[in-house]
Amino acid sequence: MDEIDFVSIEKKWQKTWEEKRVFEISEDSGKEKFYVLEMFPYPSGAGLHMGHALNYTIGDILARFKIMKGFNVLHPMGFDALGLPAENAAIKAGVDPEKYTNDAIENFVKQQRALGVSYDWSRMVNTANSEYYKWDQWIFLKMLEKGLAYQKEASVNWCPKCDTVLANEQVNEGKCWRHEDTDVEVRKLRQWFFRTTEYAEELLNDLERIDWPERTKTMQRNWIGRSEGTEISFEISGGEPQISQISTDKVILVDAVHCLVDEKGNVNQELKNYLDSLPNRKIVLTMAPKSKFDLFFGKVKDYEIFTTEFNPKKSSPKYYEKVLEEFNLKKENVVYFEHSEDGVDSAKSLGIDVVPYNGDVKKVKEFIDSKIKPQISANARESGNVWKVFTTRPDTIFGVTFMVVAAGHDKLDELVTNEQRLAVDEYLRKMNSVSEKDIERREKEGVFSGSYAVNPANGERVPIWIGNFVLADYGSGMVMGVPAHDKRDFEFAKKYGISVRQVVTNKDPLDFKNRYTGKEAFVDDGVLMASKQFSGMSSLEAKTDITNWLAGKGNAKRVVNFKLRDWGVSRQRYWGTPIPIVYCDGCGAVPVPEKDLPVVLPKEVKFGKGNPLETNSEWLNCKCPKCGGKGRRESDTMDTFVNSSWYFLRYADPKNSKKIFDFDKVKYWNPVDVYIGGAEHACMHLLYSRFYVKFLRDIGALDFDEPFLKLFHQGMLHAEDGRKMSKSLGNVVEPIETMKKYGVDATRWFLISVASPDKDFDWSEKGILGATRFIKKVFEFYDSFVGGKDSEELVSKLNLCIKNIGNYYDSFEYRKATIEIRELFGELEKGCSKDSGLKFLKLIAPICPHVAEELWEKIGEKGLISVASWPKVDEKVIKNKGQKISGEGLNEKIVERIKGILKSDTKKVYVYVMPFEIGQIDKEKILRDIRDSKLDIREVAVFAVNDSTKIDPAGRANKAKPGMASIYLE
RNA sequence: GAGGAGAUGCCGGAGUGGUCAAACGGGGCAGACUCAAAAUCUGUUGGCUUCAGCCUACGGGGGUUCGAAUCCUCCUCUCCUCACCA
Repeated sequence: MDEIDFVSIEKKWQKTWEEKRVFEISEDSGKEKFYVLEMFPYPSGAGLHMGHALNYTIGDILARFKIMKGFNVLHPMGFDALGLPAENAAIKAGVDPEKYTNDAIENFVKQQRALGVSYDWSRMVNTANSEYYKWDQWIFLKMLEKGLAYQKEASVNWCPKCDTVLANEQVNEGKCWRHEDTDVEVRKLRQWFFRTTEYAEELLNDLERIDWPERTKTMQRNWIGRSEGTEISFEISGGEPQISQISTDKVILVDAVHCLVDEKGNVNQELKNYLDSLPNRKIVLTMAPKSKFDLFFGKVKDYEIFTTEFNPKKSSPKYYEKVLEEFNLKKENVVYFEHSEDGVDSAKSLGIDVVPYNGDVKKVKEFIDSKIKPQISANARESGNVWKVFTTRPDTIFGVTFMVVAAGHDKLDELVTNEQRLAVDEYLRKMNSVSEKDIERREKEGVFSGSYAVNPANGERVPIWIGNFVLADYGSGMVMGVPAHDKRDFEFAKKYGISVRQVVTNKDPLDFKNRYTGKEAFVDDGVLMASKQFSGMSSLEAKTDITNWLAGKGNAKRVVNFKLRDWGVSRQRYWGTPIPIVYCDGCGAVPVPEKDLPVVLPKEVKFGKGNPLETNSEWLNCKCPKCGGKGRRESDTMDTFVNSSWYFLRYADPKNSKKIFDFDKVKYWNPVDVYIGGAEHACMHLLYSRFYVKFLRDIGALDFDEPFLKLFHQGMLHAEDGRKMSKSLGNVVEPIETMKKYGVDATRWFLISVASPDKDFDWSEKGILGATRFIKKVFEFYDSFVGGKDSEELVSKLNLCIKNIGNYYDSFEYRKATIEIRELFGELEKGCSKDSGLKFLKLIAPICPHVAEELWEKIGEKGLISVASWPKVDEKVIKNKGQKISGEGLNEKIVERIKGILKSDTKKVYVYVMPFEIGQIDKEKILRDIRDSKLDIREVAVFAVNDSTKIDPAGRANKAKPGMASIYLE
């Protein structure tokens, strides 16, 4: 058998499709549209990699299938051509970025064409073309008009040697990627932002309406990060630190249970009243039976009761040590309450304060009062300086022992007192180095600001710290520290010796596992304690009640916060869309009028020091559009994600020079029905595009809410060794090579037949050989094709396949399609009619378009299979493989099987069948038939497997299957 | 830490209550062709076997059911994403 010349077959059909403009389409109101889109690539000099090939193949199969199903299919391709690599190539090799980009695009197109993808090339979009980015600028102006584009100071990575801003990817361990000896600095620059937060709520809610992978939607939800909580106002009072509140941390260790409750169960009311009167936190640690304490305290409210097992040998020093250790208590924080002599001695030997109890409550009071300093009620100065704080746990407000403000907060200086100035400055210097910022899981650090805040719930003054774990741009940039009930606060408080006050206890006091131990924060919801009138309330209730209570005093309100930040679009880079703004001394930042768009990137620029736009005075200097005076262009360009946020709209009308696009054309084609691309864009491109569409809708350019109705992520393709394909590992497989060696269709077949296309998989040389083998087999079969007759099985199988494979193509279950195609081909090989042969070709055409065309022609068909219609399913001829065997057949089968296993001494036969089959069984007939061969069979008993009265000595009933009775002989 | 996805025979990977010892591919083994190999084709590929069936199997334990790879429950392990968001 001669080698099949796949290369010339491919060329032949690619040329035909191009010449006949098979895939160039236009609006047709009589046809239902379908818009298939693959993410457009960044045209890198390296050309197509296998991941691209997979991406395009997945889209192409769907597009081709939809064409055959009679849809008017829009399947375009373009290039995300602005971006860093072109600029870097320019810096490194002195290549003109535009030339670099155009060469790369040319190479890409060549390779994409070679893959046989059904793109409408007449609609190609290139974002580096000023005819495209003109409309980026137009959108920018519209946003500006609506107040959705604005300027503010923001931090950037700055390399002093490059004299430019670096992208995050260009900073390695705090050093510049090009100057490894240079520390990158954090600088504040005035930058442009898009107000994505304006749409936060809608971006979140509309996720429910689109058919996207759940994990991607979850990622966006987390990214948007909506949380409901309370904003609480804290008054600031600077100046002198007052007596700290730390000493209320004392734990009263009660061992003498009968001090509290006597033998008869009478509560020592005097002592109880006293303990109840103690301020704030009161913890009673007991080693006595819980029941006695319940009597004493009634319901657990302001007390945290640590109970340990009753232990007769408890008075030994060792035992106390163990107890202290178990509850993570320091002996200096414990006041011990005891009556027995050895208990007192043991405690004293450990250096614990002991209250010897002999029935005199007065003495106890005096002693405890001397050890526990009463809470100093802070008299907040009416300074009028109020800071707001966001919290999702207003129920813990009584547990606030400090505040933390972000190191990068704008108004930080207002809090820093003269005494603390030096310490704070030193701390901030440390924080500002990027290397500090980059360290993973860096420790919580902070410094006291010198100021205090007044807790509106209890009037307490608490110190305000400056900390690195608080984000300046989330909430208000300040948090209330509740160390007992927040992990971070706890860590911070422990590090700096700030007091910890428990205000929430577990619901079940006997739950030893899940409660506040003092070793770590107790972050679960529970029951409030030491929280004034809210003590005893559940966290859930308290969240509402405390918020309402504070709101009533004008100190709080319910708010919703988002993690989502506004999108900073300024890039101090050359190869991007220029921001259409001119700065004028008199008029400030003036937008370039629409009629003057596009602001085109200058061609002649000098790379080397910083952003080349900044040193290009010819381009930079211009007239102020407002006053006509001296103006200076904005030298920052836009983030490249701006370009990709709306390109899918431009495909509908790619050459329009008057408008961003014709609204009616966009209305016809959009939204995108199926969008295919990598999962790595979940939170950037896919979110920005949704934002853009919502904005364009609001200015009347669109009439839909979401850009991509359905989203599909292809899996990652690894090298044969299971590792990532990379040049340095030398394991890269180039699609262009593979296509040459095995043919395009085999490559396409392989890519989608190894695994479900949404799963990761490894390249396999054996695998592609298998694909090639199959395609050759198909080719050879048709090569000598003479129509024959269809078997009943074939007709059934063929129609089932038409139905199933169609569904598979629709739902990206391509791997299953290849499996059924192989099975069907196995049937076909046994002989088939010409009609069936043609239908089979149609089934494989979306995956293997070149071979399908070639064989279609060879077999004598006119026209192109690419635009032929998908075969109709004849449901009637599909034999149901689950079809029930008729009563007749069932009985015969049973007889046959009984005969097969009959023994010479068999007297009785038990037959077990499925419950729904029992009615079809003819007992008499079975008996008659087996008697023919063996006369002394006396009885045949038939049971349904679920019959509870059945006789089944050998447990055979559970072996029965539909159509397959189980038999037991006796 | 939070969220998501998984665990099937030598391997990749179907299978979501009964015709499942488990599709399809790869690999292995045997045979055909050949001087021989590659390619191709045929058969076979859990164990025991009187080819009827029995036993052991779909990460591990427990459960539901006449019946579980498939449903419930607990456990173990793997992968991915975001991570100091108050």
